Amino acid sequence: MAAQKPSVPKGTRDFSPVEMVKRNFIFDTIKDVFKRYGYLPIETPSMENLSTLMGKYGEEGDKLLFKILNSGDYLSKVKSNLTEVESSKLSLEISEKGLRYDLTVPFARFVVQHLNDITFPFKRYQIQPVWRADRPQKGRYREFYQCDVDVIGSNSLLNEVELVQIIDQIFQKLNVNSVIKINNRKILLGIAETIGEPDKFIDITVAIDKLDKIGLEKVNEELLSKGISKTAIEKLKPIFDLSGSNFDKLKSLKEIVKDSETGLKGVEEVETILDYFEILPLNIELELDLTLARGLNYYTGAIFEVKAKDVEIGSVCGGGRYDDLTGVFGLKDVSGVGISFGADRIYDVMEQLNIFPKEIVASTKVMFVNFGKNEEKYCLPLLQKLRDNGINSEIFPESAKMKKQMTYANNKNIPFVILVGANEMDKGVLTVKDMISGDQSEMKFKELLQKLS
RNA sequence: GUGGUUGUAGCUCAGUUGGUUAGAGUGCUUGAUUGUGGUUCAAGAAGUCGCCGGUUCGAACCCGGUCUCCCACCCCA
Repeated sequence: MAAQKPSVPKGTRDFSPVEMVKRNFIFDTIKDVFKRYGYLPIETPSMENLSTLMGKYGEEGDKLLFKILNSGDYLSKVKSNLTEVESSKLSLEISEKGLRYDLTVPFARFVVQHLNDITFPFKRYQIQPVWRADRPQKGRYREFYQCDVDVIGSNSLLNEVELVQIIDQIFQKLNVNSVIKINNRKILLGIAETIGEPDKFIDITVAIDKLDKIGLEKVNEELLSKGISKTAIEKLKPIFDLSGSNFDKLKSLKEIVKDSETGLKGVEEVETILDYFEILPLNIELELDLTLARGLNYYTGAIFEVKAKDVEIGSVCGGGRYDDLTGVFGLKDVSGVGISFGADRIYDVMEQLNIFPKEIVASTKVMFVNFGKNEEKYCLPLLQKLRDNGINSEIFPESAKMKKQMTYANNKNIPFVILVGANEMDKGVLTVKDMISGDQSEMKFKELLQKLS
């Protein structure tokens, strides 16, 4: 049999031990902060029924769902004429499951399905991979991890405030220089109403979302092509010109959307949230950005996005409030708010800036060199004691050449190597070599324990 | 989904207008050094030139297709 070239599917990756240590550093940091704020973990299956997923992410999102072919003779149940049917229709007949696209929709499903076991407000976190049939590029993968925190069953803006604090904490701990952008869908809706194009709300948000990327002129072109009137576009202009502090912007906004009840409500919400941070100082900048829109169309209130400074990559965290995500699953009037950290992008940012703490890569603290069977037996109980004292340690599994054993320790960044041969066994001491300085000295086991703890 | 780009040793990359046996650095193995790694020196192993087909006496090189990587758009973490 011809050897087949090993490979993984497009947009997926293997992770080496070094990469995993770094990834886990991110996951652990995020998880710790989530827990600190009283969130508990859940997990949901990798695959969901297509009926759960379809239609939740807009037309674009539906196309990006990975669908799973039904088992067995899946073609036998197809009712359509195979030579005529469109592939989009056929896919629904031969596939009834799909890989999850995000963690928010499965969470909404979870809440409704387990209503009896849940007390509201329900605070959960969830760190799992999601899949999107997107074409890969910088910072974009087909399989990637999201780290979600959501509260469901509480309208209080205190939840939004808490999420901002969580973002602040996490990026501070990871030492990633970033800026939190906040906006509110109600403000955007209010603006659409004010300029007399409430039906074009989605087109307007999508277009102005691109403002900082393609510029005012191109945005206006796009708006025009979507059928938005010239006078409406003209009215939009002062909104983009807003400047000054967050509170300055809010003041001007109030004037602009004064005839829209929804718009005013949105302004008030943002104001309330920002007010809290007068007494709760943040490490990271929090900026009201009216061009922030977010594509996912289930958001209804506050929306958030975090961008890393110093690195050209999409957002590293995003989220917002959704008033009726559980509605489609039969639970009305339950509002939730949540955010999602993109662990893979955070990794890319940290890797590019080279800001992973050096010490996380060195996992093993101590290695015993293996000189043979007798020495092994002498070392194993000592090794056990080190481990009982919480010191990561190992013994080289065979009595290979010293050079090989030392190279192994060196490549694994093990800071201490212990040599116990006939000499040491006679004297009842250990030769401890510091791999960084190159110094070595004899000491008793007790002294070693002290040195390491 | 649209457009562009890339693929040669484990890794990073050379490879002339198509012409004998495809190279370098690094890593790996071995030795100099039988109880000492990270420096040095010497030797060695390692490649279906992404894959399939075509043109040619002859293809890593030219042509077609396909896969992959990366980039932009779309969209998003």
